[in-house]
Amino acid sequence: MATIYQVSELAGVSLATVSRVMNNNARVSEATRNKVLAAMEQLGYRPNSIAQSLASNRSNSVGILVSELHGPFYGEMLSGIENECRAAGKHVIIAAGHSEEASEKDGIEFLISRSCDALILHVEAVSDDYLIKLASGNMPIVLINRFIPRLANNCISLDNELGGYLATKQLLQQGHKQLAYMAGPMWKSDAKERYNGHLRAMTEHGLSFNPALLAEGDFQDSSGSACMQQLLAKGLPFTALVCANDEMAAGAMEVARTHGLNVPYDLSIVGFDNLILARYIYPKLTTIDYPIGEMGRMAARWVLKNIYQQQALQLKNVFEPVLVCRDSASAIAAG
Amino acid sequence: MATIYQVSELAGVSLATVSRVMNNNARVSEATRNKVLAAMEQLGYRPNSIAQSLASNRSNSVGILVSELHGPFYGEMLSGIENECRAAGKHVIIAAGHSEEASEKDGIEFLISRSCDALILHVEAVSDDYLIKLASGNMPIVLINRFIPRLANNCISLDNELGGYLATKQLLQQGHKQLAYMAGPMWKSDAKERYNGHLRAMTEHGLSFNPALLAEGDFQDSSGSACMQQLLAKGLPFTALVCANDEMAAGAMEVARTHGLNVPYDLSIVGFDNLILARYIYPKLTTIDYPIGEMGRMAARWVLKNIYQQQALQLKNVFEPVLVCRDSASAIAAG
DNA sequence: TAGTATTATGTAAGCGCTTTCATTTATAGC
DNA sequence: GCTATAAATGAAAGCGCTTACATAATACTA
Repeated sequence: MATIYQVSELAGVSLATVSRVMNNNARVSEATRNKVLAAMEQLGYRPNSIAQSLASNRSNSVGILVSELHGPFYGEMLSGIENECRAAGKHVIIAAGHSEEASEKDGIEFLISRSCDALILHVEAVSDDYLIKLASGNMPIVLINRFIPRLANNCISLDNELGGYLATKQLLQQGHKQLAYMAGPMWKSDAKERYNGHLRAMTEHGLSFNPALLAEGDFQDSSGSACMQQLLAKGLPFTALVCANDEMAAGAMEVARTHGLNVPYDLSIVGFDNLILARYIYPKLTTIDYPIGEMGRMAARWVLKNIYQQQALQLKNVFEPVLVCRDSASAIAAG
Repeated sequence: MATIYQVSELAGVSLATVSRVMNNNARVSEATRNKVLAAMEQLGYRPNSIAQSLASNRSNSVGILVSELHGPFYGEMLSGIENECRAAGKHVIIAAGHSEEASEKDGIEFLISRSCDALILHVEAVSDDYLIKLASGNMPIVLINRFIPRLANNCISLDNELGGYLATKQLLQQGHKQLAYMAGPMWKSDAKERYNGHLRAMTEHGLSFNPALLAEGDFQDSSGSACMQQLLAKGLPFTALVCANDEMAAGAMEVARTHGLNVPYDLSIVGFDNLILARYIYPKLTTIDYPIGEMGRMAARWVLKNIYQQQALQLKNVFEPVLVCRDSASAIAAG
């Protein structure tokens, strides 16, 4: 690989000048610039970004920590971030935190040691305090899918409460009166908020929520099945089910089917997230769209604006989910 | 951030000694080592990996290029690679190539400029010649999901032909005699190979393939629908359909349903890839498992063995797909 | 116990860039 | 034509490490 030194020699200028034309951050005469560019071209020169980072203490790369690299959710998010960054000439360095505290911290330290210019974090296991402390250091961070009041400006989050509300309201407007709710793990704030939205919609429609029709799962497909079994076993009537996410909805739907229930005629189901699978399961799932790709882009824009001085960008911290109507929820059957 | 210099000062030793205990690559007396470790601990020292990379020309990180960051396929692959690398203390730097030649080349150059120790590439648009040339340089590469004879040792691939064969054979053994085939884009080697496997199975069972029952799609779900329409429109009878991937199978299944065909009773369908969605669509898809996560791990192991001297590892270059029986294919109805 | 082989540590020269500061060259003003 | 100012370039000191190579300390041999 050619170095800047060889370029400078071939072009007959100093190192500093070559650096200037590369970075375009100081005046260089047109003639010299052309000589340098020609030399670069001729040598197939590519700056060594490691050396650039070391010397400039900037790396033009943003670190991303996600829980997992697989799964529809993170994929969309990463993709959103990467697209936005690449368009701005920034690169991404990705680490996985596996939802474990030690692993998340380790990932963060790795990204820091890699001289990232900023971090976009999707962390679950690490405490608010840790993040607040981290944010007070000199590595800029933006949190995705997590809201910490003291770090409000650094958070890109979804209005989960509204999502829960919308899902429920749709069913109520379709005439359902007996609704069951399948929650995510209540210690997770998003699960709790979605549930709160559900309650608000119920109250608003003058319905009281029957605690016997609440089941708490863990956001996994299998727990959707298990919860559905439980709900069915109680023998209480319900014509609609709102699930705190799509995967549980898929699990629930399968159990419903094996119990001879026809979705949506016997039972309407609405999910949350609008994962790819929502379009594949049968009947297609009515759900709440979680614009995670868009949120990823926004996190990237936050970095571009705040770290890379792209002032013009408009930011938005809280996203509003929207209802996606498909086939799994319908007006209640007459009679 | 503390630097090695501060550590050396606090420990009362030279830079070199600190470096030695960090890298554990030269003898240091037990006493000194402890002093150094204590100093590191006290300062919360973390080596700056950028500086390490620059000085050592090794980065302890492997570069990965995938077509996209989203989608079930790449997620599994990335996850497999990351797990294996992390366990060995290596890190991953990920770039997306978006299946475009310029973008793939750009991604590769970025990874090189980041001083990766090796590259794991999932590239589609770039030519064999480019890769052969790249491989002859001094950046080690391993290709995933692509087989180039001259680079056979650097390729981790799947026996697609066998997969096509197995999918078809399953149907034949279930008594089907009239099979349609929905292919991927034939210019892609995997699409072609899968199709060849199909033909082999047909021949082996003494059946001749009817070209009218072949449709060529583009591996997308929508083209699965379109192809299914075409096949149905011809009015030729067929009781089974083998699809070159799951997404097309999903599209096809949907069209079959709207045409009043009951899968699997009226029509058996088998897919290829065993994506997550295969478990979610209804009926659950019988398909060929593509162990992409495992192949990702293997690519990582290739790097660990060949670049990081972990001699003990066993490598495997070609993976054999296996049939996963679910509900979308069944024995042909009597009569 | 001198002489040699080992082991432990230090010195200093880079790695390929960026960036400050000094210097040279061009442009303008009178 | 001569100074005052601005524009273009160069020289050189790092960035935080690794790694020859040199040196000092210790252990072994006869």
